[in-house]
Amino acid sequence: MPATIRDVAEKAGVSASTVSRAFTRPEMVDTATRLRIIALAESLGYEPSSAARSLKTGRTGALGIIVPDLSNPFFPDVVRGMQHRAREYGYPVLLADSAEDPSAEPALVRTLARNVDAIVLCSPRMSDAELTEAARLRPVVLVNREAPAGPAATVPAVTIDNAGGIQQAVRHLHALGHRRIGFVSGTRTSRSNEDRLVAFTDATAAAGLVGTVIGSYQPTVEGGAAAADDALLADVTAVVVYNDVMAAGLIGRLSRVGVELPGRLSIVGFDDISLAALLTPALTTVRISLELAGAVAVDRLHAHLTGAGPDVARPAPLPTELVVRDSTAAVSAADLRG
Amino acid sequence: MPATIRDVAEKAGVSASTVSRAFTRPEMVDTATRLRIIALAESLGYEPSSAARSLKTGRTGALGIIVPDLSNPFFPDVVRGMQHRAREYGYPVLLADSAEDPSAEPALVRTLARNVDAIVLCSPRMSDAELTEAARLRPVVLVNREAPAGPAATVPAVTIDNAGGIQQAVRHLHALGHRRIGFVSGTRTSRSNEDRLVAFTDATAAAGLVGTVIGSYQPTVEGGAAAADDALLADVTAVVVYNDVMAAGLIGRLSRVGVELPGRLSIVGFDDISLAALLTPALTTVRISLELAGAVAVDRLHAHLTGAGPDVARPAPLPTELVVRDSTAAVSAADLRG
DNA sequence: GCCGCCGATGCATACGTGTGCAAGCCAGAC
DNA sequence: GTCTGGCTTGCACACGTATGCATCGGCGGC
Repeated sequence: MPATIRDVAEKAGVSASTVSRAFTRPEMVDTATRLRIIALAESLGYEPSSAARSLKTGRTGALGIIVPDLSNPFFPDVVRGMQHRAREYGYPVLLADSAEDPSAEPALVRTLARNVDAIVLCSPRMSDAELTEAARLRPVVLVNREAPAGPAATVPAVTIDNAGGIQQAVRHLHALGHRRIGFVSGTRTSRSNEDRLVAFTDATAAAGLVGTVIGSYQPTVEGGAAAADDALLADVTAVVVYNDVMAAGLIGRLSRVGVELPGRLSIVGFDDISLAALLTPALTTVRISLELAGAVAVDRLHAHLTGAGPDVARPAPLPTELVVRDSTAAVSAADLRG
Repeated sequence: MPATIRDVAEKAGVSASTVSRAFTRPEMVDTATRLRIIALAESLGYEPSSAARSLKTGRTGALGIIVPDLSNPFFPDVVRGMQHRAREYGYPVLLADSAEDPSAEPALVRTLARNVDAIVLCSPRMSDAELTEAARLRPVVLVNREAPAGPAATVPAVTIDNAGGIQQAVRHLHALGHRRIGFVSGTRTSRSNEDRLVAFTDATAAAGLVGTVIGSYQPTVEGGAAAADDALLADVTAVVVYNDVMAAGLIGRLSRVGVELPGRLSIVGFDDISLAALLTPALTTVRISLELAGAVAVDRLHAHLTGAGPDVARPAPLPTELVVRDSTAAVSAADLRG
């Protein structure tokens, strides 16, 4: 029913090969005939069959992304950024959600690999070994996870300037007069948590502040709520929280029990998920453009697939930006004296 | 490099046709040989080429979904539910985000249609005419939008029991002693807004309450914030808000200006997006299982594609459930007297 | 004027699968 | 014994495209 390459060829008085080349090897065909062909194709509503093309070339022309959990507001933004950039390049996007099940991820990779040319792995929970295995299957770009440290392991990654973001947060609190600051830590096995924690320790030390690490908790709303008591008992006037989801849990718990915010405790989050601005008080946080991360991941895959670009394994991390809202305030006079 | 159907056939001592049928027409091939074939295929790591299969059959074996904006927490949940159910059936899922641009949707449909067998349109902004056009291209199921009213228009839809949800909300407020209740309306052109509004009017009237429609506003955080003043000036002690996103904006604005919640005003939302539990006060709202909506949409498409099922155009709407949190309270004594 | 080269095009084939048709085989009925 | 019919399998071909190779025409250099 739909027009084929032969229909166009016949109408144009050329062979099917020429029509094919007019689209895939434009420089090989005479400009006049090429223009005639594409005009004719347009009028016939011809579009190349991706199935036939895939069969012949072995490529699908599509990209895939695997995320742990779409319910976590972190990931939809990445997917969104990826999808928009992919559309610019003409790649369809296949999506898979692993439901936070690390054991499901390798299977998803294998399934997805058969339908896409390259894969974005967003915060993958799988092991380093499974990761390199996945990268052997298809070109892979990581988002929000470092590449495995092994020798042959050069899985490219889109990273975030965690240190820079933490520095801005600490500097902001310092400027507001806070001198004893806590860091509410997520899971200690998480690489980005460690990055932020180390940056926090360094930044507070460099500024001559007292930096206290509080706990480690699950990087969830519940984990943040669980940190509330420890945060109050720690001798601090402000905390930097590993991420916004935890910060939301922390704020929720504190305000429910009547703790005055930000008077009693200033709070800074990380990620600037859409929820951050809607909390009460609205969360001061470090913004990272998750959409940009998704878009950059597509750029790198596209460069890899087309053979263009230097394909450096570790380019500059994505910049961060402190967004000041209502959850941080100048330290109170009482606290200043204490 | 990957094993083909011929490799399996040769090893098994049968023809390629038999191997093909062993997978797609199991009842046509002798049980013993079929078992031998699938065991052999397993050991060879053979998996049928979806490209070749698509080329031959015209089907892709994949499903697509188009959403207006992944940043709106409503949609990731639908996508998630769809993705999980689709995986059970073995369908890959292609995702497209229209960035709230109604004019982009038809183009996305056309692009997607070439890569999938059927499409889920989630809250599509396109016109009825474009909708029927899309349904002509591929089997379509709507989520959160009614089918066009025309004669030949039988686009199946997964609908939500808006009326039932509103009734529960009004009943809850009534039980708490509220007698003058407002409905903060979204865009009047939205079908689901109208459904909820009408249900609100009916429910309040049936209960002998005073129901007041407040405004209409954009169904966004900003729209909800914009409704704050009107909600305070309206002579009501409680409001039902069109959806949670608006309710979040309303709560944010009210608490920022120091209005006591829920003391001064009880608030009920709709949708139970993940954000709802994290607001201060935590939002009482009508839960609809968005994941279920996505899953049911897949069920219906699968039934349509496999020719099974009665394929009724309008089955029972999805049930709703009131989730009571902290944004509703018994009406105050002062208000009772007034 | 001839040779060789280059740019443009056609021919043929292969990618891996599904499926209509025919053939073979076997059982049961006459 | 023969015929009919069902079950199982093989043969051949087509799906729509990309691409190596051959062809052809034109043009510059000797």
